[in-house]
Amino acid sequence: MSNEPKILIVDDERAILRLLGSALERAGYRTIAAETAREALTALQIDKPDAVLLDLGLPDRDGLELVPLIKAEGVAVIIVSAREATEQKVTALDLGADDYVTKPFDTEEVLARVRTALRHCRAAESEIVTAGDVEVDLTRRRVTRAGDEVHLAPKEYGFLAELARHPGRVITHAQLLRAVWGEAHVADVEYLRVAARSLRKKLEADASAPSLIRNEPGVGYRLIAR
Amino acid sequence: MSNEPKILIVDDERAILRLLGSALERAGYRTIAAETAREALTALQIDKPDAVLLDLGLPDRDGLELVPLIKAEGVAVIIVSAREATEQKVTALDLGADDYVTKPFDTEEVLARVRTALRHCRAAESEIVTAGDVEVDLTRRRVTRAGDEVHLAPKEYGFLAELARHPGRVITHAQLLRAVWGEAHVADVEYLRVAARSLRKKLEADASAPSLIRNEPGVGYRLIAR
DNA sequence: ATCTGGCTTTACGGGTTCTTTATGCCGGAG
DNA sequence: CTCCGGCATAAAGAACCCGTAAAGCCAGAT
Repeated sequence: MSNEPKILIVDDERAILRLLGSALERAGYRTIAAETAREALTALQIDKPDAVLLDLGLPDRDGLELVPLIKAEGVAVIIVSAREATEQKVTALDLGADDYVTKPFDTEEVLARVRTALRHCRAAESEIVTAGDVEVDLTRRRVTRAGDEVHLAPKEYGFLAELARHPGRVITHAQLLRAVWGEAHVADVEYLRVAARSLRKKLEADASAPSLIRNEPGVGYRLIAR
Repeated sequence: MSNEPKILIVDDERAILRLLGSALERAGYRTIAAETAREALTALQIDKPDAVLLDLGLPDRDGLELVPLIKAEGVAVIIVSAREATEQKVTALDLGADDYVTKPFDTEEVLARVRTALRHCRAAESEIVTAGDVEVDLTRRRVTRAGDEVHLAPKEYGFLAELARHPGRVITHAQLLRAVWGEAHVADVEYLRVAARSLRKKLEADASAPSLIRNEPGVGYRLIAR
């Protein structure tokens, strides 16, 4: 299993996909390509890239709309667009984009800006998160409690992993649901309760005192760091 | 004392210092100017800016040499240079610069990039606002008083967080209501009183002297920065 | 075909939080 | 002095949210 950063390239021109893709792979990154906004969103959910190179002129939606959605996942966004109007740059950056490069671009410069963006949004948190006697290994998708491996169902693991990715921070209901169940279920808060319950059953020693997965009423859940 | 971000502008051309300085100040920042690398370094130590706009062509030293020194302080660096060679950009970015803009530049774009850079370098630390013995961690959504965690209901936290986002400044009734209760309740000032009361109950030691959340009659509330 | 584990969906009791309304205090205006 | 606006306080019912339980459903395994 590789640990190289994964880059999602979104552009409707195949030539650009190829150009950027090969340059990035030569530089040691893994890459995913998407030609439409729809493709980009599913790739975002499934492949969990570390950064996105985003063209604004997509066939189905304006790339700008994607920026907040991508940033909500904590992923770096670099706009690569032919639009060079200042207003475009300003709105893109203010929507949360991490950088803005205009076409035609210099490949080496884009690579340097990718490095910078990855540095900024370093998801470089240690791959293994510890909380009490529970350890979550985010790369191997394994969970142990007091050293013994615990088997988790897909949604259970998704729930826990999403919390473990930002230990101690509150993850909102919507964030969890979007990450684990998908955009279609962002409102189904009940799922979270069920998942939390089964997780606590498996991971918490004392059923009466929730020491691992804590509830933030009306907002979301969070993992107790120590 | 103001809490607006402080920007250090380093350039040997007075015209540019003036241009950027006035633009930034119009945008609400505080600015410091430096014409040489030496001046820049002392300003860095004394004024503790939040970001540096750095020209590379300085009379005494090459601006590139300054980049690592500035980044060592955890301060954002945006290069603003006439050198547009790709190699320059790559080395600057790889030395740790957060962005690179070529002259002639568009002022609005530079402002947007300043905002982005500030966002990046602030995101690294978890943003904690202190007021007396109360600490508000805006990224983790946690509040402590004298080190002990205090649990806050959603509206309570929203109220406090809105104040903490601009410590010391008066937040109007309408602003608070819009931010926490939503557009539909911008007129329900009563809610604020109730929320303020329960917050004071939880956070203030002396019930008779409101030392944390102060009322600005007829206008709004503000957090005493301390 | 049957079983089983996992996911979805619905329901309910108990606790917390929000909203709403009423009351008293204070200071400035009339 | 009295009135009035703006405020803090208080309390109570409504609304909301949570954990828990359980039943139905689906798909893959047996």
